[in-house]
Amino acid sequence: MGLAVIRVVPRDNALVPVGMGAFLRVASAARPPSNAFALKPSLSDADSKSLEGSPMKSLSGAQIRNLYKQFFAERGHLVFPSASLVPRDDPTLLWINAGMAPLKPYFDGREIPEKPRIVSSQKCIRTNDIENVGHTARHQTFFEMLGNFSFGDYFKQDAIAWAWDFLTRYLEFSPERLSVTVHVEDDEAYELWNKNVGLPSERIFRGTEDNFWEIGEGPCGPCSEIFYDRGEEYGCGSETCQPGCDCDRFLEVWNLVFTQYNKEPDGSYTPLPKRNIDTGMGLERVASILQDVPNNFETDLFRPLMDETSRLCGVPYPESSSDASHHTSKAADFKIIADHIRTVTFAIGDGVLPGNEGRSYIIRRLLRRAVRSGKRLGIEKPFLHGLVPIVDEIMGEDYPDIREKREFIMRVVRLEEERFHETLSEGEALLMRVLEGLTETGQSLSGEDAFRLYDTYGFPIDITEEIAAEQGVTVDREAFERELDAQRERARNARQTAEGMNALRGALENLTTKSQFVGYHDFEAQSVVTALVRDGVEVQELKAGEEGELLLDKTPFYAQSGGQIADRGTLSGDGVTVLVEDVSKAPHGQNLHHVRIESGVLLRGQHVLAKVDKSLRQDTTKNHTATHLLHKALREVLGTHVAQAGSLVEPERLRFDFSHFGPVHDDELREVERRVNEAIWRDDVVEIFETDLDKAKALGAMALFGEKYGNRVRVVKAGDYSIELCGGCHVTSTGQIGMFCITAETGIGSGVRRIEAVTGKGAYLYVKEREALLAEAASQLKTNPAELPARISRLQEEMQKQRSELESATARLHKNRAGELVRDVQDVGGIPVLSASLKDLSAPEMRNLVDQLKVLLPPSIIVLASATSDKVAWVVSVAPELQKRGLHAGELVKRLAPMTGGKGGGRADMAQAGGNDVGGISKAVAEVPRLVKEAAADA
RNA sequence: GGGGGAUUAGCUCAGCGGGAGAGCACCGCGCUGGCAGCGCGGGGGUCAGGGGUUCAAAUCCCCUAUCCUCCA
Repeated sequence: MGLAVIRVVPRDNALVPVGMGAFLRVASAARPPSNAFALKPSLSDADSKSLEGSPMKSLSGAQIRNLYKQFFAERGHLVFPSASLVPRDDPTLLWINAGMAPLKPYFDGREIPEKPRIVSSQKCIRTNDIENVGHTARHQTFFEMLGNFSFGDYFKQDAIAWAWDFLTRYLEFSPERLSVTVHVEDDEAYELWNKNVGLPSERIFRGTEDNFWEIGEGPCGPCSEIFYDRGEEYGCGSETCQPGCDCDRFLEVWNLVFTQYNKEPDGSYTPLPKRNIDTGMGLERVASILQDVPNNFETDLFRPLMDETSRLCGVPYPESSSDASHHTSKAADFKIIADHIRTVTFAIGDGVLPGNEGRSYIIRRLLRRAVRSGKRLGIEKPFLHGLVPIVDEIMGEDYPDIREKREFIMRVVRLEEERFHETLSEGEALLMRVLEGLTETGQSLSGEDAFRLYDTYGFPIDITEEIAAEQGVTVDREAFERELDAQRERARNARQTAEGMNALRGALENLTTKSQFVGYHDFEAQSVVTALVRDGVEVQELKAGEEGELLLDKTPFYAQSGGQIADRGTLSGDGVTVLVEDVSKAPHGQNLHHVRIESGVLLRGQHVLAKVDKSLRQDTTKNHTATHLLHKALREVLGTHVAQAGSLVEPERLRFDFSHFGPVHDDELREVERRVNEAIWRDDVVEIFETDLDKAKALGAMALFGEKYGNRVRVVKAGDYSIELCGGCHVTSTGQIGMFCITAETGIGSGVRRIEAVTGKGAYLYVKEREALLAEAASQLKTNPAELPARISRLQEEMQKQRSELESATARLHKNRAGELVRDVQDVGGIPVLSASLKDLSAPEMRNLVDQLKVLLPPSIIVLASATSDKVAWVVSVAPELQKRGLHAGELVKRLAPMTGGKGGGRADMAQAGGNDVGGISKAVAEVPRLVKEAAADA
């Protein structure tokens, strides 16, 4: 235990701020007092700890998480709940991979945050270094990032002071063990660490690329990393070992990014008018230090998972040692399982189901890797689903999504585990078949074959090698890797890279005048034009024919949001008419009207009558309320795993995307449709009110993942049936929707289904159209719609009967005809040859006839030609006995077909051909004996 | 987002340009003391759907749907 020995200086507890008391009461009230860890950094506590020889207090992961949030909440930060792992409105990201990722709109100026200071504990997924997981102390695919953020508010000084304060006095890190890096040119940060904090200069290192944070164009800046020295025994022993070294000695616990520049397209850096702070601290790392364990996996955030795995496989977790081989032993499999099940649990909790593309595929792959680790530990049956409740016990308190969906997540994991076991046994059978051929010749398994097994059948390469080795066969691993690389290259080339953020600037960002939305109740308003923008520049007027954007002091126009599309309508005023074509949200939240001036000139400050197209709006509200009813009905019928994955509400129709495995069956679809219509028939009152988020959640309101809500939320409640948070426009009672019809159900990606539906007038038109179709079909069959199914079955029966009658009739006919044809057999040099020209027989019919003839004739050659109005068909048969004499049906037909303008071919015993020159048949048929004679002579 | 594959009888699958097949299951007849009993006969198919190429498509090409699988 090097830590205890090196410990130098006791903490000065007198420095603990006075405000701590109030904060601590909050913190401890949030957690049961029976908790083993004391939050309070009191003197006595510290002393008792120090007597035990630990320099710090030991805190659970949950305690660190909450302590961090509370610390910054006390310093004016808004506590931001962890966003969904699935990025919202950000196609450049596969997963939320950093604490700042969900806040990108605030960083680039698209949106203005409610408060300029934010603190969060953000769940993140990173799979770039997936191969390292389990083999190092700290690589993980799922982790929690603690971060504090400033948007144009505090900057370096506070960020650095608070970071130091939190680490040394709240987490009680020994200051002697901390060192930092700053950017070579960032003297400001250096001074702050050196002078304000008092960090000696030998523990401030200056770096270059590692200390500058940028992604392509956009906001960027220098950063300062804080390292914790775990002691020499964790080090690589190298003389140059210092913060930033790859080994485990100096652990980077916190990165403070000072966003102060904007990288321009030409590569230059210009200072940002609003500077930001973006910090990130890895929760698991900090926990490993505080809990004095050698790697992240032995903290309380993972350990119960590994203990349960150990119980299941009956293998003890190899207790850690400083021996580097620890990471390559069985311990790695325990760690892989613990890591991957956390990722999978949280991802499924956020609506990502295992599948074959995108995020879904990553989840599938992680799950399979975990299954294989389990196999290496001797677990042969599905077990991962049993770890889900443990993930919930560890983190469900702070991440309610996984607690609520626990049963569902277990079900999904279990199904996927079972499916993989199936894949494995199928692949094994396939591999054995391939190997059979190889063991005899002593060849090795080609890389192509190994890759095919891997790529097409999902059979892991290491298992292929293992089984092949058992059969004494080696695998061409090099060729396999080449194939894999080629595949990677293909995928990479297909990917269009669009990363980074773009700092949005211009007139829109400076539009701060308020605008009131009155459209929930009014379709019209007397308004004043408060701002005009053309081509991103504020202007005083817009003339006829021009397009631009404008703000109104109050507006009845709804801006596109929450799936509901924007209103359209007009503005009219003194000599001016304006078309409102679209409405969006400006950075400061006002409704921004995209307009075209129809006639006249629109001036800033002008009074206008703003008028929404009422008919379109009313159709839209019907579809919107119906969308809520549909959401609820889907959850009732299919299960609560159904989560909205997208929504479009237009006047004409609605579209609703949601997570669900597999197609929705017809009967389920009918049930969903019926339940929505029942809600319409009940004519429930739709209540809309504002309340605070907690109250709304207590009422059971559905909120969307990744959606940001302020403290005041708007609740839309349709009777006792549906209750959702929503800012959209709705009918006042469900009866107004009139009718609800589902028009389509399709899949739009793995685990995501789409339902399209119509209501009101749209539903009426839809039903009428269907009705007309039915009437048309009925009239064609000379019946009425009610009798249609019976009529169709009768027709089918009749057809079946006629078909078999026809068959037996033609069979009789063939028999007769065969009897007649037999008489035409000629003897060609001792070979019986029958060649005949027929009429209106199809190829299958002629084959049938040939079969009849073969029964009646001795081994012979049969050549039949048939003429239809414009085509010729040939069938040639050669008895097996005659094939030995060099006669070949395929060759024969190749000679004959050209004489009727066609071609053909086939096997030695049976061949077919076609043609289009009906006139040539008789001559060709007459040629048969000569051709046979020739062929027989050649042989 | 980009690849590789699958879809054929109730089930498991073969066939991969030229007569739609096997095993199991099912029905009938006969044999048979047990193990998945045996033999003979039979019914059952829009070869996923749609378009194309070809004299000819289950088979080759394109599109759609569903599923499996790999890569980012």
